[in-house]
Amino acid sequence: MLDDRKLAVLRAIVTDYVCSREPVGSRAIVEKHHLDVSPATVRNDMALLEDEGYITHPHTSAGRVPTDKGYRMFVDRLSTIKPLSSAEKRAISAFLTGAVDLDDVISRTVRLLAQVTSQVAIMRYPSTRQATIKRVDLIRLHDDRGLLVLINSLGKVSQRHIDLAGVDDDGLLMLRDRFNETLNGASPAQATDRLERLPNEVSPLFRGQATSIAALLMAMVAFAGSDKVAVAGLNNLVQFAQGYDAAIKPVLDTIEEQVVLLRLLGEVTPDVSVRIGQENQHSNLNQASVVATAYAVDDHWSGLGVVGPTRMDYPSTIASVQAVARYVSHILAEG
Amino acid sequence: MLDDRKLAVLRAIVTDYVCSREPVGSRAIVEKHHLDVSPATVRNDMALLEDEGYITHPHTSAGRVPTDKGYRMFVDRLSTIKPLSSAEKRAISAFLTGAVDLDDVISRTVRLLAQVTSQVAIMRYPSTRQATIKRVDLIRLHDDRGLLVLINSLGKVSQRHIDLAGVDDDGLLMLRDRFNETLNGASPAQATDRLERLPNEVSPLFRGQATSIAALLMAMVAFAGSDKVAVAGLNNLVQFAQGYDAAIKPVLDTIEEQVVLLRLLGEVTPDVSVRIGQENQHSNLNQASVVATAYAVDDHWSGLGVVGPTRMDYPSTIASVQAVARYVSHILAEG
DNA sequence: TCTAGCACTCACCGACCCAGAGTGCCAGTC
DNA sequence: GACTGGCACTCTGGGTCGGTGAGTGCTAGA
Repeated sequence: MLDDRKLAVLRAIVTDYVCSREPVGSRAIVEKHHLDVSPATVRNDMALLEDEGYITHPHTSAGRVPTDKGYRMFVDRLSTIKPLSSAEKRAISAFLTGAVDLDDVISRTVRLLAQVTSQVAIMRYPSTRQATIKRVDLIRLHDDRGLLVLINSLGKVSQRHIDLAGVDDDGLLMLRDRFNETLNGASPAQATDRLERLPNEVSPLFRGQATSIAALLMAMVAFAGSDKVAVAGLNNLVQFAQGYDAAIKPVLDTIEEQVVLLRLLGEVTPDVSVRIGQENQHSNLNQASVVATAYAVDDHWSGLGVVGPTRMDYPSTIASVQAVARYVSHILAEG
Repeated sequence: MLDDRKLAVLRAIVTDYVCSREPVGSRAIVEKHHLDVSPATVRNDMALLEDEGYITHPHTSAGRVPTDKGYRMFVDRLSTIKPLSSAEKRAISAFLTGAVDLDDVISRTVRLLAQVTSQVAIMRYPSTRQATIKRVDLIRLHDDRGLLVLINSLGKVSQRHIDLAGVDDDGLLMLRDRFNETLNGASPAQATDRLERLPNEVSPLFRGQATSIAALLMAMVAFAGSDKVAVAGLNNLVQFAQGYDAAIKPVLDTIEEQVVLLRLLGEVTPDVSVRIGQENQHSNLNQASVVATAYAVDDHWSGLGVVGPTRMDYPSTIASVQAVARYVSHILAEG
């Protein structure tokens, strides 16, 4: 039904439209893409492509524009992923290896991705579900104000303010050591289990404090830490709008809310996934495309990707997202 | 030179323009603001206000629009800060008291401020220059990969990845205890001083590691932690543009860069400062106004505020910024 | 000092036309 | 049967042209 030439025409329409942002006509196609046929033939092909729903035209006398289905076909069958230049690879690698801790890796990654794709980059923090507990610390900051700190095997540090009224310094040390003994090396499930029993095993003098600390720790352990999304490259949204700023509002709303992004980045796999326009469940993103993939943190995966206009350069974007995900997995693996 | 009526005219122009977003004419002023004079009289006043540079008009037959100088006069002499309603106060207080740690306080504050002002809110992280060191921790995550953690009296936790090759568990404990003894309670200046001497005082076996740890800690201490800005409410930028999206590009660029925001928020005092349009040194913000103030963290100050169009509701915005700064200072003081 | 009146200016809006780009279709050719 | 050249058609975008209305500046008079 769709012979090679028709597919070539579709490919030409997508690539030309992506770079010119203007509906593309039959003559432009034969001229730029060296199809050895006449514009009339291309027109016939285009009429058929339109019947099939791959392209459309904004008005009678305009050229053709790809539909979501057209982009989908392009991504699935017509494009080849552009490998990154070695200069780009070096830049990525150099930029990421300078990171000093987990937060810094993430912040650098997302900025990098925004820059290389010229789009809005998003990255979910790694989940700590697989991580084991490495250290619990209990610190008096100021009179009765204390800080409870939890460090896990991923190097993620979380903390909570805590009230230390009625606990002297010896008690503090005792509680700290007790919690450390109990939790060292524990998985989240084990930790919850042990934390439930622990308060009953300490001296009644400190039972109240131990209970509240245990409750806080359970909350910290349960909170996987991955419900946070780093975002960069929002200034690239302006090119998205292209003089029509109603389009950027829903995207900005979505980014501000985070919860949609979390779900989006929670569904990724190590393959690069591309969601085009209406394929996005969330209606705010119906004018946008999301290219995402997973990066590895120890034995676990988390998501990263970009959000841009459906009219985006898919081959380059896919290549960049993939490359950045690989590099960041690598960096996280070797520390 | 500017009698009471002329000032009233200016006030009327500013308030009407802020809410209608359209140039305001002489008749509208006399009707809405009950000045007991004729439109012609107001026109004479407007001509004078224009000579003095307080207002301008986009074209001959249009109404008047305030200039930056006009807004400045309005803010300095013509407006009274609207107190917040008690419902607003309760909402602010309730939202902030739920925070679990320092990061959470900041993230909640900035989201809150964006919401109550319907503008882009920015907040600089507290400086840790005044904080003393509470704890140093050294943890083995995985083979030779380690984590160095520093906790200060503000409850701020910073961490760095570190290579632990050649250090056994006993050595790790020894180093940790040694660093803790040396640094406990130290101010940044003291810490740097002591860290320079420490490597020479440990066993030669661990001198190499001690040196690199000391170097890392010095960097962490020197890094005041305040060179980070939290941002929220970017979706409010759309109303900023108001159909003219070239205006939001420079603002987005500035926010993405952070460095300008840092300087901006580094200059604030406990009084609310208002920078209107051209008064902002940075040319990207020449179309914007920045309302900012300082919030207190222990004995130190850091900045917070909003960025919006010069055409903003200054009295409400100033009141909100001030109120939020007070509440967050309060929350941070009592923990 | 204020006001009423009047002429003037200019953006905005709709109507109109034109040029140009692009299409769809059809008859003819290979 | 597939392709092509030609042609009529459609529609956008830009430009021109008045009319309208809001708003002004100025002047003479209260």
